[in-house]
Amino acid sequence: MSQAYPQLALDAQLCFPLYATTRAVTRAYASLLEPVGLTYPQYLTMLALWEAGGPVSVSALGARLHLDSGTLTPLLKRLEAAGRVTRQRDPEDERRVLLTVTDAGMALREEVADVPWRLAALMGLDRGEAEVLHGALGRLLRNLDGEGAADAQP
Amino acid sequence: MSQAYPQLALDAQLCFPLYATTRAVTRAYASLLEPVGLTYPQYLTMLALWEAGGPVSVSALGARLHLDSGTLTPLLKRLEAAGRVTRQRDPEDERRVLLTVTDAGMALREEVADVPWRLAALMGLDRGEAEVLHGALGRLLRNLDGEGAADAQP
DNA sequence: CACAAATGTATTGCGCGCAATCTAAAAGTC
DNA sequence: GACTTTTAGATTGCGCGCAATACATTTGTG
Repeated sequence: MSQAYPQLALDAQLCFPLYATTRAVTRAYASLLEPVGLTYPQYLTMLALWEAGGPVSVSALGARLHLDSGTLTPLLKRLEAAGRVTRQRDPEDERRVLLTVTDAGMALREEVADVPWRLAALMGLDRGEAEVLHGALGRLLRNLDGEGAADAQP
Repeated sequence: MSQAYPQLALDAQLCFPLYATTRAVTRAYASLLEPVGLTYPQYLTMLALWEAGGPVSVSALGARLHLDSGTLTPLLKRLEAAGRVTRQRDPEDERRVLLTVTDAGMALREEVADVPWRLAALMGLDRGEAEVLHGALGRLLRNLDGEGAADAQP
C-alpha cells in the first residue's frame, strides 16, 4: 500500500536525480569558484562572454545561457561592480546594452583555467560515461526548449 | 585565438548542459503543476512525504531531498498554509518537528498521478536513453555527495 | 509625419538554495 | 545536579530564476 502510485516514486523518474545532481554539481563548482570571487552563474556568464570574443548584447547572452533580463541584469551589475565587465548602451541602437569584458575580467580566465579538470576529477566519471550523459542532456534540452518539438522521434 | 582555453568552452564540459537542461525540466514541471498549486520543489516534497507513508521529521525529509532547514522550513510553512501538511513538535523529542500529510494533501496524489507520464512525453527520450541518464546521474550524485569519495575508481 | 506595434532592458515580487547564526532541547561529563 | 557538548529547527541575508510589468527606443503603417 505504500506504493499505490509507483510512477510517483522519487527515484522512478529522471526529475529528482537531475535536480539533486545538478545542485551537487553547483555546490562543487561554488567551492572551487569562491576563492576567485565568482558564483556559478557568474562563471557561466564569463565563459559565454570569453567565448563570444567581443561585445555582446544582453539578449544575445541570454539566448546563449537560456536566461532572461530579469536574471541577467542584476547579475551583470554585480560583475560590473566587481570590475569584470562594462555595460554601455549601443550607440547604434539605444535599446541595447553591450557587454565588454575588462582586462581584469580577462585575467580571470587564467585563474579558472584548471576548474574544469578539478571538477572532472571530483565527478569521477570516465570519458565514455560523460559523453553519454552529455549527449542525452543535449537531446533533452533540445526536446524541451526547441521551438515546435511536436514529434517524438528526432 | 577565440579558443585559447578550449576546456572553458560552455559546451566542452557537463556543467552547462546539466544546468540548462535542469532548468528546462523544472520549467516543464512548473507548467504542469501550476494548475494544482504546487511549485516543483513542493511537488518533490510531497512525493517524499507520500513515499514515507507516515510522520517524518524535517531532518529526515532533508536527508531524502538533499535540502536543509533553511530551504525546507519556509517551504513547509507554505504547504501548511495551503492545508496540505501539518507541522507539530514531537512530544518524544521537543527539538524535532513531525510532518504529516493532511487529507487534502493525500488527495493531491490523484491530481498529479499523470504528471510523470506527461513529462516523459515532453522529454521525448526512449526508455534506454532515460535509463542510461538515470544511472549516470545517480553515480555522479554519489561521487559528489557521498561522504569520503577519496578514490577515483568505484 | 503621426501613431501603433514590436523590440531590448530594467524593475518588482516571490520562491527557492545555501551559508551563517541563533535558540531550545537533549545527551554526555564531571 | 550544574556544565558542556551535541542535535534539531528556525532565522537572516544574499544570489539566483522567472513571471509580470514598465519603460524607452526603434520599426512598421497609414
